Amino acid sequence: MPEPSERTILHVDANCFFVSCHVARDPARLAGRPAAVAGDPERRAGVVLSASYEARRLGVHGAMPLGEALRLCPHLVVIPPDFGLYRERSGRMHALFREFSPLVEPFSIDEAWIDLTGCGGLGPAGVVARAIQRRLQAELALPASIGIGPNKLLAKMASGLRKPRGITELSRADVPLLLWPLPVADLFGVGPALAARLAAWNVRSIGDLARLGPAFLERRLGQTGRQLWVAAHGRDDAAVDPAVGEAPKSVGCSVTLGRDVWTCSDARPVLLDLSEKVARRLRARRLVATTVTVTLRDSTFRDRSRSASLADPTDSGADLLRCALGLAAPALDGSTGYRLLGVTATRLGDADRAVRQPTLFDGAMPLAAEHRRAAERAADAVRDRFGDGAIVPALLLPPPRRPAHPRRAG
DNA sequence: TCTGGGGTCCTAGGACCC
DNA sequence: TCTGGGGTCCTAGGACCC
Repeated sequence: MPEPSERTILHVDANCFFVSCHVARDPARLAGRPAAVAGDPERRAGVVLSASYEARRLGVHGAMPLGEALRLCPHLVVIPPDFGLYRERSGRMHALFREFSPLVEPFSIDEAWIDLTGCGGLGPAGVVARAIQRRLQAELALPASIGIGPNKLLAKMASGLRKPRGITELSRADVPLLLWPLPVADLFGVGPALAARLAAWNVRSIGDLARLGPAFLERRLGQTGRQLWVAAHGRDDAAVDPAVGEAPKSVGCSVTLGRDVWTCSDARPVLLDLSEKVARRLRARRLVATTVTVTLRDSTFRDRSRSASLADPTDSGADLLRCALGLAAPALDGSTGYRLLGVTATRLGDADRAVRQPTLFDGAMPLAAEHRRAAERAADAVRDRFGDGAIVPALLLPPPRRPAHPRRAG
């Protein structure tokens, strides 16, 4: 498969992004301090979402339980997360990138690829990278590492080589010298499970993986195996696609609870809240969903999920809740407690083009549904104007009723 | 120390249709 | 009467990313 040649791609990674956003807002209190954005102050639990480099030097890292972080670093400044702040900063960061090229693909809230191919008038890639880095620092107070490569994979790997504030170029020719000595778990796409399987075949480094036969990997790991082998050779022909992120494939909401839930009546208010949040985000993006998935996590961290498809795509919290309750009910029989509940909407479509299937019951029922949707949209408008506390969601929803029986195969 | 929340993609098996 | 194979859709679960 020929790779598009001579592309120039940057990968920009804002260093410890969440913490940096807070430092930018309150430098007097936070600059130079060991600080971490973490968890849920109400539950006095949760994990570290982002740690400053001062905290990292003391052993604090992302995904670490807050209790352990405080044991390692008793003077850690713990900052509650503010996702509104992160979204706002992220939007400004991505807007800045688009001043350099129209081909910007956001990868996450704090990372993006920028395709500079054909933007030669801006100067060499290293000069552009330095300009972006300087402007991020000057205008948004965000430190960033930037990787330069001939494709997205090598740009991404390069940005990870020097943190914080590095600028690193990785060409195809550099792969054997710079990439192959790294642990295989450092390769994008290799997580703990794959690393363990690879270790069983004596694959420790990215070079070990590259030297393995692609047929061997494909036989054992399927498509994933072939992709890994290609990645280990530094090859990647995926385009930088600005449309990624514009059309989400799922919209979900989940919550870890302070106390396990065992029964439907325990779970109902939680599922109500989650369904409402998902529905509001669907409506805000003018999307409707056809499939609803409920996730339940038990105390041993085993997840189970149940999903079902609706006859009509919906953006209504009441529809999501009804389906979610029906899906969750069999598991909520009182025999197992669950620490996390989630509701996810998938098979998304454009709300403006959604056509409802006519049913045998056309008449009073759809009219009621239309009234309810109108009420939910009116509530969105009130919340936008007066804030989230202005509406009590339960008042908008019908009383509890028999769980719907999701359509099943067979 | 006790384990977040938002996503994407892949796989496997069964149903169903031709 | 018994036996096909391919394609697609749906669901459940797992792995990965930040």
